Amino acid sequence: MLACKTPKLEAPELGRCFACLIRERGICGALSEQQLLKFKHIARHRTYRPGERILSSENAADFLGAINSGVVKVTKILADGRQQIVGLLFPPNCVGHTYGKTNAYFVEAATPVELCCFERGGFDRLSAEYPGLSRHLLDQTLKELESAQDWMVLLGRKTAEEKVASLLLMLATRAAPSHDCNGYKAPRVAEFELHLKRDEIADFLGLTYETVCRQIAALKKRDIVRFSGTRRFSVPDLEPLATLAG
Amino acid sequence: MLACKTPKLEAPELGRCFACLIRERGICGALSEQQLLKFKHIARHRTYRPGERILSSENAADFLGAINSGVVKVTKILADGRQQIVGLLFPPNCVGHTYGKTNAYFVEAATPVELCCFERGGFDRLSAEYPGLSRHLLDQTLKELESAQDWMVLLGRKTAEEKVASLLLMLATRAAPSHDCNGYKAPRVAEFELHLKRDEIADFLGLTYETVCRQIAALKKRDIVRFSGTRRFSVPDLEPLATLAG
DNA sequence: CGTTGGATTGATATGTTTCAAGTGGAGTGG
DNA sequence: CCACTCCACTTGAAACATATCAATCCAACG
Repeated sequence: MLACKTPKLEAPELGRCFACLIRERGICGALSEQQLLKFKHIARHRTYRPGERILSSENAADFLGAINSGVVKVTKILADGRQQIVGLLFPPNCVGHTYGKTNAYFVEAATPVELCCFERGGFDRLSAEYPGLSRHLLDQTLKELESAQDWMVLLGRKTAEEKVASLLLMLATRAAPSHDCNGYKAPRVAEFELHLKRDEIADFLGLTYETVCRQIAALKKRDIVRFSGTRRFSVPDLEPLATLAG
Repeated sequence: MLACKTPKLEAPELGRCFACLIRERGICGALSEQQLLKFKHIARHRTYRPGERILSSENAADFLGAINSGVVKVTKILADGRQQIVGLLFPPNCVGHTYGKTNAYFVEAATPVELCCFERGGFDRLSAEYPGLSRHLLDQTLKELESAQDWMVLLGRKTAEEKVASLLLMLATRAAPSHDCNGYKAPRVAEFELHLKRDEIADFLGLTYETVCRQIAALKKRDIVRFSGTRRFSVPDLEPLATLAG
């Protein structure tokens, strides 16, 4: 992975930033080297194990964290325990925008996760100086909003089969570009990681885990997806999957 | 309405902005009078009738519009015609962030709508000078994202009864503060406007319009809401409604 | 007074959930 | 190396909520 980082002349003080996997694509991409240096001073690296809580409504965020690696899931919960995953975040996106209090929520690591965290006060102070940064954050948030809206269509209007197909399609198509680096294209029929357990998938799709099981089983039987084990799958041909996704 | 605008000393050139209903709360709230003047030069007032298309995926937005009055709905559509309302926008929010092309969408007036529109290029050029503006837009977008996520919980996990109750509750609670002005409190048992037709409500809640009808009828029978006509309602007591909303 | 578009109500069909039982693999300890 | 346990996953049958299909109803309007 590190091997494909573009070597560039950078201030040696940048240290870890120099090797950062999301240096170009993340929020830091909006910064010059001098600016980056200032941010580095308030940055702190954190790691989380799968399932570990990153923040929640009881435990408000005092930091903004850029995801270096791993997958983060955001879950909202109703009073009686029903829950809905309202977002999956991948590198180079950010966690830590504070949410309101309409519903309780929590943010946790779905896989091993590395964050680059900025203490909120310091970040806001610095970002006021660099307009490009909040512009960048705005773009990122708009993209999140758009995915949220697409997911609303899925939740409100798609059938169970379409929901499952959509999820697999989403993972298959979005996993691809994240695995290539500087133009390297992953082979067509790659294996993709299903980062979630069956009940998490259910919470993402607004179904029960039994229904998820049955739908996955049906897709396997029709050879539209192939599973090795329970969490890795490949897609022989994207087209029929895309058709089913609606 | 105009009567409750706080009179303030402002540059006379501001003209329409002087009387703008969302001057304080909208994006212009982030601007000084001098800055506002520059924006006024590229601003254009537009009005739309109920049902009129404001923009869509075929007809990409070349402007950003702050909603002065009225309600705007954003709808996404699947290839086979199923549709889902993914957002209702009220003053002083903005329309015109371009969306991607995952799903076709359109944005239209749900009621008579007034927009204050900024041609995109000019707006971006000016906003680069005023960092407060994209910060403001970011905050607004984060709020939209949060409502979208709350709606995902509703779509994915709530029952038909809870969905309808949630919508009525949302309109009742969010309509209240928008009707008072400078601290004036609306009377406790006010009438609220249901800006949408039954089938639009259905598209908003991920139901069929028959189901919406039945659920509304059930709420009426239990005297949890009272309808006058088909589009106006009052809530004798918010508590039972809130309980049903889940 | 007929027409029209939205809203309502009823009967039936169906997809998904619920409840319940069973499988299979990974890890553990004898 | 083999039971044993645990946890995630799978599968089946029955129950249920919502969708679908089909009549009306009703108010607005020309």
